[in-house]
Amino acid sequence: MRQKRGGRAAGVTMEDVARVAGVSAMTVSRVLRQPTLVNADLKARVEAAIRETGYIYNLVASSLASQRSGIIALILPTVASSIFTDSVKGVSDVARTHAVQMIMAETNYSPAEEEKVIEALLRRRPDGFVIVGVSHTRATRALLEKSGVPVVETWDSTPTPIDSLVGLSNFDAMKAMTEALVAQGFRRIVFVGTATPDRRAQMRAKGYEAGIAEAGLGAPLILNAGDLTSMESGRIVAERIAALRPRPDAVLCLNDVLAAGALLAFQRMGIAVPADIAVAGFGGLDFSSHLNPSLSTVDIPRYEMGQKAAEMLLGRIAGTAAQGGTCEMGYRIMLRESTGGSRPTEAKAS
Amino acid sequence: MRQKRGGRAAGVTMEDVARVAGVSAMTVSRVLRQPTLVNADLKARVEAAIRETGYIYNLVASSLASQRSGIIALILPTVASSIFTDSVKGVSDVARTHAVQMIMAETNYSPAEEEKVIEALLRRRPDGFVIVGVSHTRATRALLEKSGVPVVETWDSTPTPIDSLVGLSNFDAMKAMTEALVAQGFRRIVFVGTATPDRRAQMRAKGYEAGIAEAGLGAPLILNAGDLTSMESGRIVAERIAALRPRPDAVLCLNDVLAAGALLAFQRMGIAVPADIAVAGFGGLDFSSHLNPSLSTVDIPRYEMGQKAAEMLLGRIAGTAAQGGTCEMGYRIMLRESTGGSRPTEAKAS
DNA sequence: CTGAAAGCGCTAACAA
DNA sequence: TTGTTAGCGCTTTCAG
Repeated sequence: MRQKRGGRAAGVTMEDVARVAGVSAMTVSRVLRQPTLVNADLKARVEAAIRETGYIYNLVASSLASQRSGIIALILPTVASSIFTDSVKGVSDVARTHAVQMIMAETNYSPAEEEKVIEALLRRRPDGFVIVGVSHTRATRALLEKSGVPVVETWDSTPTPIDSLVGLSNFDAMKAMTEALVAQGFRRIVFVGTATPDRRAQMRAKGYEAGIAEAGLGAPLILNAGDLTSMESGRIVAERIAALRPRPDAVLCLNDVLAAGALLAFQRMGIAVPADIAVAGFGGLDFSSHLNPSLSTVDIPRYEMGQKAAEMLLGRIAGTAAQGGTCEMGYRIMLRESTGGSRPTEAKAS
Repeated sequence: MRQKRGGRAAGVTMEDVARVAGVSAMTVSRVLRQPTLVNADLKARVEAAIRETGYIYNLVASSLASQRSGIIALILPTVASSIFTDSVKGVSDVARTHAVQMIMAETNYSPAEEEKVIEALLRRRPDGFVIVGVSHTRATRALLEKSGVPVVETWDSTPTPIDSLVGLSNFDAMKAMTEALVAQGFRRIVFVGTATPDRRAQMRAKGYEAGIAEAGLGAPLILNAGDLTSMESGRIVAERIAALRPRPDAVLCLNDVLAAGALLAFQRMGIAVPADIAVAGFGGLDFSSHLNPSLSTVDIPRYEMGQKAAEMLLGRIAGTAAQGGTCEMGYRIMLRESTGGSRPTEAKAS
């Protein structure tokens, strides 16, 4: 520890290590960052000095000097949702492999909040962004473009990404599930969304509508399950559905959490699933296959999507990938017991 | 944009803003950090200049100069577990309120990995750590102590925290649940843990053992549900339990995810819960009350624990809280249908 | 292969 | 209330 001007205390610095090892700070820096360029003897001495002094490399100083923070930012609607945890893990695993740190922030499904969050993160000078969603305010887009920081958008699709895209067609996926339900013989299919829908939710609802329209099943029926996704919201909407006359024969939910809440609520009300009413979800979450009856769902490669997005971003950062890169992820329709599939059926798409 | 030595490009700096506003960089800095100290006229000019130039404050440079990063680090066993998401949100919400950013890292339940992760994070010079768990390598402890960074440990209890503690007695909580099951009349209670238990898991198992011993129920029986916590692990262990003779009359699980997996698996096997076998979990996760039958569990104030930990940490960072602060969180035994409680019963503790 | 000089963009301390 | 000076601890560049 040293004392400098005004009594600021500081820890061991590279300079201190250099002094102990009898070399210059530059050599210490090289040992840490490009060890092959340094003579083996010196390297050993430096490493000993590092151990001896308990030196801890200062990435703040490094970031400032090198103009690279070694941080990638991940922007998502909410951290408290099981829907995104796997994607977070995908990003995080790739980041760790490349000795990059990930910093996360949530937007609460609000583009305005997203704008604030991105501006706040930009102050940390991240080397890149992974952003869930493709719907942003004009200002967000301008901010990102002006900053020149690579961006990978994901979990949605668009022909005009800010930079690069790891896409998922929520429309196609939900339409495919709707068609699968129609093929199973369901005719009065109700869709359950949320009161404050984001673009991904809207695209799913539209996919449902398109599926219904193409099947010539008359007017689509969409209910909202309250502000946020939770089993409780699913339960409440199930009660409303149970009261509908004539009663729908199938319930298609925006996601698995709502679907599970609805499924369990129907059972509790004495309404048999799928005999009285079928239920299907979206997301392919872990628990869906364990429920009784097992829940039909659209399986999304959540982990792989995070992984792919991070890899693409690192490529952009390294300069090995060009701007405009796009990669579309697929989905799988999993027909299980909750829609009357006697045995688990699978159909692959995209 | 400017060009300097060697052709490095850089963005708009505080200096640039100062020039446009006709003030010194220090004034710009003050407008941003202590606006009340600046004359209203100048402030307005500076703010206009910031907008005009599109200036984005550089927290990297700020951190280096001020020796405060404005980052708190959160260390947890895994990010992909529903058990911790609420605690993460608690920390994150408090952090945001105080204009601090949170950075997260996972240890995969390994103290050795924790050591690496903490060392890596220390390079970012976080202002403090929130760490899930109180079991660390000697080196980790030394590292943290030497660094002088405030630390709040949580989700476990110890008389000797590194710095401060937001405690939870896993032992007491699981013992209380065991006693509750005994009081309900169960006599052959099996405990389900995981193969790679951390200290929290061990303390829960010990709590179970103590409860069994005090009730004079003979030898405790502990099964391991595989490496990691998942519904699938719960399902598999349920099959083993179903084959035990004489069959246990209750299954107490390390957490709600295992318990849910077991409960659903029993049902699928045609074993009635709780008529044939009771099931209880730990954690008080959202879904537990929605299952049929609803799952008895030990409710833990997960969000509040994160919140409290973050608040305590910020107090330590600000210097308003003393080292050694401790706060013990309680738990609630929730007896629900899965253990035969006809209607939801609650008992409060700690 | 190694080192010296000159910053990176900001803030603490001091002066005016 | 505002400005000046001297760093924060590292890396880039360039010379040797």
